[in-house]
Amino acid sequence: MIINIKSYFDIESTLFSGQVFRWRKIDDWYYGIINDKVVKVKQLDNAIEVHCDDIDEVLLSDLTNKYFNLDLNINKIYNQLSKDEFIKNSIKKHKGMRILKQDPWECLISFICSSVSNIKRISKNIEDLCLNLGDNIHLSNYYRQSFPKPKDIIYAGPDLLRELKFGFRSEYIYESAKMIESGEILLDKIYELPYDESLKILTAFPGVGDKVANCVLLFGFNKLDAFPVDVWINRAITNNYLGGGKLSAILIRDWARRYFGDYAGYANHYIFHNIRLSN
DNA sequence: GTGAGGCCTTCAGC
DNA sequence: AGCTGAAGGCCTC
Repeated sequence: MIINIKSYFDIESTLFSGQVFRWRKIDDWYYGIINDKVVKVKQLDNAIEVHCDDIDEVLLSDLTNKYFNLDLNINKIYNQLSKDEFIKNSIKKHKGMRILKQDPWECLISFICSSVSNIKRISKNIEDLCLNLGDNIHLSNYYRQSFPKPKDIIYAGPDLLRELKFGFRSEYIYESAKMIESGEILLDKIYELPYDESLKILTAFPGVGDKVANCVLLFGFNKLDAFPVDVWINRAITNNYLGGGKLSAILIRDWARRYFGDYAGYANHYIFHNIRLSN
């Protein structure tokens, strides 16, 4: 089915900018999993074409609209963020790149994996996890696996994660799964909570510090004022805005959230994607 | 309160 | 070929 899009949308940068790790491109089609269903998506002019075996067009349209946040008027965000030449240039190069609304649980595990890692390795880790513990799902003859549930990871145990080369992140993932399965932390509650309280809850998970928590808030909970500060963002913000000195990540985060405002997370991701491509 | 060191694994660079 | 250091942080002392 065809879904029309009113404002800018660029599927390539949206799916391959390091916010999500399971999409694969084959010819003009992007294959991925949304809500445990295999879908394929193709970019058209002012529209996308989407296929999925399992659900009717109304559901597929809802699913896709929500995941890609297609109802969002991204021009409004660009206008609010265009405060200086640096950010304007960052946006210009990848206009249409959108922040997804991913499943928070998958997002949490993905970004626990991201610590001292890189996109290639994160993608392999996550895919191996799904191959071993997920359910088989498919779109005609294209087969993938769903993302495992917390109980699947608990059943497998940290040793399997070590075998799958998650390294020191293995215990973090296992313990986090237990905290969710036991009900000690309810992820869904975070949707309703303000930034500071959300952050406090997420950083209670082992392996989740300020940077990872901000990624989960931004990419999983669509809290668009979240601002993850990794080494690259740290360098970019200090050099371009704060005189190039050595500053703590928290200070940079707080400064950027004030400066960029409600859509600081969008600014963050455009800046990050630009740095990554230029290195 | 702030800072260094260690942690799994991979991969590029010598 | 085999070594060394760095890679989207976090935790501990």
